[in-house]
Amino acid sequence: MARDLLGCYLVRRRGRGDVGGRISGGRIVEVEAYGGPGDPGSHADRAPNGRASIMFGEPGIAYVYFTYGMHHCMNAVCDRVGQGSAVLIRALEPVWGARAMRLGAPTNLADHLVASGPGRLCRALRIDKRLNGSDLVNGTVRILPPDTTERGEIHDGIRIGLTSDDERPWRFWLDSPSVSRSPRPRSRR
DNA sequence: CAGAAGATCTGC
DNA sequence: CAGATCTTCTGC
Repeated sequence: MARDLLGCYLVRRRGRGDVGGRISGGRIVEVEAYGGPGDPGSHADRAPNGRASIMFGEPGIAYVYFTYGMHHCMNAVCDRVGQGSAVLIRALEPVWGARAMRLGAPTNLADHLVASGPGRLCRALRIDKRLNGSDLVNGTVRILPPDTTERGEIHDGIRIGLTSDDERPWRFWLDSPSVSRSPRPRSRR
C-alpha cells in the first residue's frame, strides 16, 4: 500500500470550497509504512487506545499527530479495521499552489523543499489535528490517483527517526529532488 | 500526577 | 548540534 501511494497526489482544497476553488499540493514521492502490534516503531504497537486508535479504524482516514512540540505529521490509515496500520506521507514534489505552500516557510528554503519531510509537508498544506480522522477520499485534504502507471524506480530503506532499532525497509521513495534528507547518523546514547 | 520521550526542523 | 515546545504515555 505504501508503494501504491507513491506517485499519487496529495492536495488541499482551499479558498471557498467548491467550484473554481484553488488547490495546493503535489506528488507523493516519499512514504513510510507503519504496522500494528508487533511493529516497535509504530504508534499502534500497543493496545488500540489513545491517539493511535485512529490507526485501528477505517482505511482512507487521516491520522494526524503532533510531535516534538513543533510539528504535525500525517498518515493515511491503510489496512482493515482492527489491523492498526498506516502510511506516513513524508514528502511531496510541489505541483499546485507553490505560493500558498511557501507561507510560513523560511524565506531561503528552495521551492522544491517546501513539502520535503513530514513536518514541512503539514506546514505547507496547513494540516493540523483538526484534520485527524478526516476522510482522505472526499475531505478537505485528499489523495488523488496517479495520472500514469509509470512511476519510475521505487527505492526502499529503513525508516527515519525511530528510536527503536528497527531494520525493516519500510521507507519508500521515488527519484525526486523533494525527497527528504538521508537518515541522520544514529546518535550514540 | 510528574517526568520523560518523541515517526522533526531550523539556525547557529 | 542544541533548542524549540507540547502531547502522549509511563511509572510511581
